[in-house]
Amino acid sequence: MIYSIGELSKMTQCKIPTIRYYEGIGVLQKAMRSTGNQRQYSQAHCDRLHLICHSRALGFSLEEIKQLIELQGGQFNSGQKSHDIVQSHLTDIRNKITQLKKLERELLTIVEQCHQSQTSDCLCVSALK
Amino acid sequence: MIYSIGELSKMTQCKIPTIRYYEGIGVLQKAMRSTGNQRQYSQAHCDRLHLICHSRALGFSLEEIKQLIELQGGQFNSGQKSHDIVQSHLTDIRNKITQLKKLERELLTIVEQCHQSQTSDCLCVSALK
DNA sequence: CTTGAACCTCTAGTGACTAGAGCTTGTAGA
DNA sequence: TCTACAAGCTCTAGTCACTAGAGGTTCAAG
Repeated sequence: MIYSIGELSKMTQCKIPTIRYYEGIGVLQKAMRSTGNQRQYSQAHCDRLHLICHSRALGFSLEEIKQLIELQGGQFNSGQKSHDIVQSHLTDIRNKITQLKKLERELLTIVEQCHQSQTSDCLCVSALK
Repeated sequence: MIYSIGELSKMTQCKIPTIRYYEGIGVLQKAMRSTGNQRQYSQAHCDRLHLICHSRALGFSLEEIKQLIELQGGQFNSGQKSHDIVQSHLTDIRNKITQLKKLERELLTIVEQCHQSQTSDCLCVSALK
């Protein structure tokens, strides 16, 4: 099967300009072209794009995704390296959660102080100082 | 007291180019200038910059911070509006935490599958598909 | 053969900075 | 007073991951 960019876009939920962008930076393989210069995609392109979109949704950067894909192609110790990338990403996410929970507590304090002061002027902004 | 940009930078932990950038986009008041065109800051600048840095650390965008500062200066119902901005930011943060926890679970699954397969080739990348 | 949807390339904009070039000013010591 | 050199200045361009728009071409249906 051969797909147009519009069909690929529908199948992957990835926007058309984004697909072209991914090709431009080399994270997605170059598409074949029709006689009229329009892009043509194979199932391999579709699989790769799914992997990219899913990884992006998991918060990986395009640079990390590129590495992951390259490592997958190689043979020497690639499993360990991929594993490290995923593991360190997991650590990042956990740190972010911790950080956000701190922010949540701080903002909650601000909002609560705000409710207590019955004046029309809330002290949110002063509290931020 | 009058401060140079370097002194202000040290006091606030905000990098020099960032201070100039904040002035450029109008979130920090314009600095006075010495005869030799170098920036001079007052305590008011310092207070404002502290507010900006703290708010950024809490995850507010510069646009939100701008609004917050403008509302603080105004009088009509500004308390309510500031409050709304802070409240909606709090909601955003909670959504982000939920989202990240989902990612954490998914990545954890991937890493665990990886540990179980005893082959040298880890399946992280395939798992991402 | 015509119409209109889908495609093409290229440039520029987003947010929040950061880096670098190339120049000027301020300050401390001789 | 002179000399270093640290610190400051402006301006442009780059980062990431797209998105928007202009202006042109190709494809498919009627």
